[in-house]
Amino acid sequence: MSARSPATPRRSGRGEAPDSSSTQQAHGLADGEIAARLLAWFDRHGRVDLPWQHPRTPYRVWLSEIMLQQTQVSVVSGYFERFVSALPDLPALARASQDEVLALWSGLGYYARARNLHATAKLCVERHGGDLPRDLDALIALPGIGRSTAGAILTQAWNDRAPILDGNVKRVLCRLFGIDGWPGTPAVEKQLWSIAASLLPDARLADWTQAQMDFGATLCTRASPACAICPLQDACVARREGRIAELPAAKPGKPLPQRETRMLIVEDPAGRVLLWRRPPTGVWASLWSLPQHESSDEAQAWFQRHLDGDFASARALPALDHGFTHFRLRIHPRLIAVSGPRAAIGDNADLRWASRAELATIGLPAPVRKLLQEQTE
DNA sequence: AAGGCGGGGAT
DNA sequence: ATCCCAGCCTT
Repeated sequence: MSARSPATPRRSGRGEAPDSSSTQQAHGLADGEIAARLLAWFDRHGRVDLPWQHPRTPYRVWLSEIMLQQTQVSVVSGYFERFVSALPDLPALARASQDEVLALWSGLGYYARARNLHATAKLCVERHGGDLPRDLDALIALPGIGRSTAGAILTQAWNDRAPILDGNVKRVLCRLFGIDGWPGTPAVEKQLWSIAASLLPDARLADWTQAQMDFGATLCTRASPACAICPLQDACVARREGRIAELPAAKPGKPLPQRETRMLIVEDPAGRVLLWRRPPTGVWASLWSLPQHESSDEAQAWFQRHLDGDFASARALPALDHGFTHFRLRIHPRLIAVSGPRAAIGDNADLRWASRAELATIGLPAPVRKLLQEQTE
């Protein structure tokens, strides 16, 4: 095996990222605490029965990592089993014809991955005695292996210490540290790499890599993260600032017109919610909805005109996106409790209180219903 | 810095 | 329909 010294922790604690110190402090946890919590979570909820984990050899780790580039676990599993049955080790892959390799890959997409896989197997036979090199730069020098895949191989195959930065890690770090900007830009990516390096624990590196991916894939998911049961909820900047829906920032594209609005969830002591009837024209015409305003100032003025309570006590909830055919609407909801209704509301045909049970029978816009349901949970 | 590469899952 | 996925390589 060509190689370098195994698994000696280079340094403990602080990362190698002078330019990201400000964001690294934002989460408010001590060094090592994030990894400790995620590893504890992994011990209870991590995925431990994936096909490439039994047995976990360098060849199987490498093959799985290549197949998993831009491809979900549920899709890869079947292909992986078929592939390793036909070509059970690296020399067998090196000996195979390109046609056979491509046939085993057929349907997986991104066929350059298969050609590079085959080329790398041959190179490993030539250069590295038929094994994958246990060295970051030597791995990256092989076709189809970038920095993240190299890190995943080193950690999973040998428990060596190296960071990864896949889609899961990017999403988790952007939320946890409140990082703005599309993660695809070099500047953001550089910052994420430095944070990923700074979070590395000193042991259990294979578990650490798997823990991050499992956490991103099953808990801190793109569309509906399970923040309520997240082991990092108290430290998450996006959670604290109500920006879960906004982070990570989406790839800039041909933008549909984007509109923003604010909605108030006003709750009385009995748990009833204040509804507002929308005008008879325009979107959601005549549907019952939530009090809605263009700006925070407008919302505050409306609140003070209609209700008794402290507007400053309103809590920002995560923004909610809703798509129409011709524009995209981002709703910024706020939750506020009031001591009781003012008499005037009873006389207002466009305002009413509704209990949670009544809501099921009232025509509400889909995002509003979703919002109120989530709020109840 | 941007585009190409594929097919499928989730919403 | 749209976005994204255990990214990497070329231009």
